[in-house]
Amino acid sequence: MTHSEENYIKAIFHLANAGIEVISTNALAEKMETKPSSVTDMMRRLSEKGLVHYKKYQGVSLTSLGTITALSIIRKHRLWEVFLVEKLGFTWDEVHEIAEQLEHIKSEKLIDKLDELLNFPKFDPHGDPIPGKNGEFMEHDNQLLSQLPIGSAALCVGVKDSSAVFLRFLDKNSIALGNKMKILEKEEFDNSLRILIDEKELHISQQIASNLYVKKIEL
Amino acid sequence: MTHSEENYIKAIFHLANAGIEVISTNALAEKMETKPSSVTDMMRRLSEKGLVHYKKYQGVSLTSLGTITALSIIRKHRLWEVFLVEKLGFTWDEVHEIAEQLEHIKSEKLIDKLDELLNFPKFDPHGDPIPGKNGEFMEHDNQLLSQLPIGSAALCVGVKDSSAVFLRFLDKNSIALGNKMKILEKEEFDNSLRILIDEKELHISQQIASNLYVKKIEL
DNA sequence: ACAAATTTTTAGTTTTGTCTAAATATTTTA
DNA sequence: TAAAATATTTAGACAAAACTAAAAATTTGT
Ligand SMILES: [Mn+2]
Ligand SMILES: [Mn+2]
Ligand SMILES: [Mn+2]
Ligand SMILES: [Mn+2]
Repeated sequence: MTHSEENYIKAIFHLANAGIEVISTNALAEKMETKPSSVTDMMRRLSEKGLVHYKKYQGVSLTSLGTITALSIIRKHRLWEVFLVEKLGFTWDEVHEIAEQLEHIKSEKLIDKLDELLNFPKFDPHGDPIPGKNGEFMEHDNQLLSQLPIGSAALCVGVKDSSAVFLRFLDKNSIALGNKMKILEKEEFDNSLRILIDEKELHISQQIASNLYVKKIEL
Repeated sequence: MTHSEENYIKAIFHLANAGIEVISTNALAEKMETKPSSVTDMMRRLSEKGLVHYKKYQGVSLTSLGTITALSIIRKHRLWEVFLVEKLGFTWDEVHEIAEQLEHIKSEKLIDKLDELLNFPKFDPHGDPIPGKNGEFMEHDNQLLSQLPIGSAALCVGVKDSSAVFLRFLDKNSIALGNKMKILEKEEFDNSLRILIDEKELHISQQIASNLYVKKIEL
């Protein structure tokens, strides 16, 4: 498999996982930052290799082989991200780009050893689950902070948007994974929240709140 | 720069470093396991990018930009090899192939952090020097075991041939970098050697002896 | 020095992955 | 339900990196 093919497979997986049931040529083209005609071409090729189900005008989906492939690439991506943060001291907003390159390195043994070096982590620096060696993939059933009722307490466990801009915004406001937070007030007008995070009070917009995954805790 | 371009640059560097003064299209084709016509094509491209000096029928050589590029790739290759052995527990015969992939990862910061994690190693697992961040490259002036006179003692510091077959042969015979060896006898007929290595006596062929770099020591 | 052998380059193809422009198919809307 | 809008595919081109076959240049051998 070429890098490009791997990137398409990964993109299809991510779109499907984001709940989009029928993945259109245009949607995939946008995700891949390429033209629809290029996508059509690639879908034909991936279909011939048995990685996707593709019928003209009908959208595309991964075969089981395609899914296994996607999971293996995502596993590599996320393990490398952990490595970069844990072992090399990168910040969580710096690792994605480099992992995009490292995820294409071919060596089963390498990734197994890396997994071991990192002590078999279950989540990457952004709180995303790391698929297992045999494709076990545990979808997290986390809620978004924006969905919690007023008064509830929760642990911050992940980010939905993991763009560098958003991550640096979180850093600036001392919001990190593992933080305990409590919703004090919700502004009706714009759905912004007043929250208590690690003893400090903070006002955050709806847009922020709907990009933070949390896990409810009892008081 | 593409992977392929980087591989050509590296190959030219290695040929030049092996003492070949005029690097022919054929020599490069053989090293790259490709056809001479492909080499001609690539030389034109690299020449346009200012990485090599190339005139039709005249052979090729690296420009100073080309040399800097080559050293940076070799630095990455060798640092990754150290990482694979020191941090992931790979054996020295397994790392080259993976490093061939890793050497193309683009991130200055990554390689600096890796260097730091590894404690700024000066040599890779095969005893080859690691170029510095700013292209400092210390050629080692080591002799080959086959060149030493009878009776001399030396430290094994590197391998000339670093193919997996040769490395595994060395493992099998407990020859490792750092070993102290002494030449007991040289067979006139085939130039094979009887040596003392870490208290044990061993008989090795001329072919082996001429692929081991040593550093003479006084008794 | 000139023919033969060898090396190198050129010309023309292939594959991958991209693009634009044009043609079709599908979906929306009135 | 037919026209308009939108989505998708097809057709044709291009660049990178490879190949084969043929032409041209260089080197070697007598
Ligand atoms: Mn990422
Ligand atoms: Mn991540
Ligand atoms: Mn190597
Ligand atoms: Mn090496």
